[in-house]
Amino acid sequence: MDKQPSSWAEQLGTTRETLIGKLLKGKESATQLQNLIKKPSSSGEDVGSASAEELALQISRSFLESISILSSCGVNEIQQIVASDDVVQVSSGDRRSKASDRSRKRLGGKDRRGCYRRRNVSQSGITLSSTVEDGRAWRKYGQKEILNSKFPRCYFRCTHKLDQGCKATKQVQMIKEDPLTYQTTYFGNHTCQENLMIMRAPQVISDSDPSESCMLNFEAKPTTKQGPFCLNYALTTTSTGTQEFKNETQSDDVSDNKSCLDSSTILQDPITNTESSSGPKSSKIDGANYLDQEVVSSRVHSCSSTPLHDLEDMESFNTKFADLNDDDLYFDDMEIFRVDC
DNA sequence: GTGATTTGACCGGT
DNA sequence: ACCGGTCAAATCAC
Repeated sequence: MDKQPSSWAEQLGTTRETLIGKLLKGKESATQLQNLIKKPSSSGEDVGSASAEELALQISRSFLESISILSSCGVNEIQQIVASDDVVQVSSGDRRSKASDRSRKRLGGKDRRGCYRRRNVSQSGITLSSTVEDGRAWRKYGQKEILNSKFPRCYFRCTHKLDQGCKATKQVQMIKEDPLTYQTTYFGNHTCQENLMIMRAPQVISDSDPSESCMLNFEAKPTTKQGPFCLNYALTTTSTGTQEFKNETQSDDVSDNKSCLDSSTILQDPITNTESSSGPKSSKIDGANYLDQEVVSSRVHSCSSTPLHDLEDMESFNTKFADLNDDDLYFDDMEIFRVDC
């Protein structure tokens, strides 16, 4: 009657290793391709080296297989895989059993262990808007008066939390009545079909093949203007309103950024605040002064938000990918969008 | 009848 | 102990 059999934890570890292996293989192929691009003429020396097309295919395969592995796992399993340290905690006894026993008694036998986890605000996105609507399917599950806030905070989760295990949640709080201003804080990303479709539809980045169902398209098509590689980190445009971003380099105190309220033009981008050299060039629409974008925060968001046009970008991506260690492999708050080449 | 919202209670982190 | 996040029964809307 022990919690989880050790084989379960072992299996997760194996899956994780497989996943990392696939990604590393893709990274290796990318490096090879990079070298090939650097020295396109040195074709004679390639002992068993692949063509650019083959390498690109290998990279593509690596990503697809990784995605496949993640897709075949339940949401909880993915969490365990990407944060395997937790596996130890899960299987190493229950230090909260006293409190839980107490709660079970109160709740007539229902076990709510682990029902509550304090949010990591640094892994969230914050938007300011005149409306609570963002086009996604949300279900309200709570409302609460917040200390030192005039208005209550509303809690929303994805409508498809139950049927598809989508973990996206958001908190909406009115912070100004005139003009009506809501601050929406997003946690996690949608993994449900409906919201992924909605999110994909209005994105700035053009979508050359809507029938493609894969979120990440790493196809190499050297004939295009953008070059063979382009990896976009998502900045999906929805409606109007001001926008502010947060990332882990900023203060966790949301109120720190309230000065944005008085300006309709401030756009703060986590990418430009980090190592990115190119900035969100593609995020402006038709000269609009302000944007309301879905914020996607990621442990790897320092990658360029614009297409990887050249070798420097590719190199940057490569380096960052190489720098990832086990602790950096976070997918929960990461979103990979289509690549159009 | 079904799904969404409201709201008080509960829980864990600080 | 306090506070914010979540749960779930009751209620509402269609």
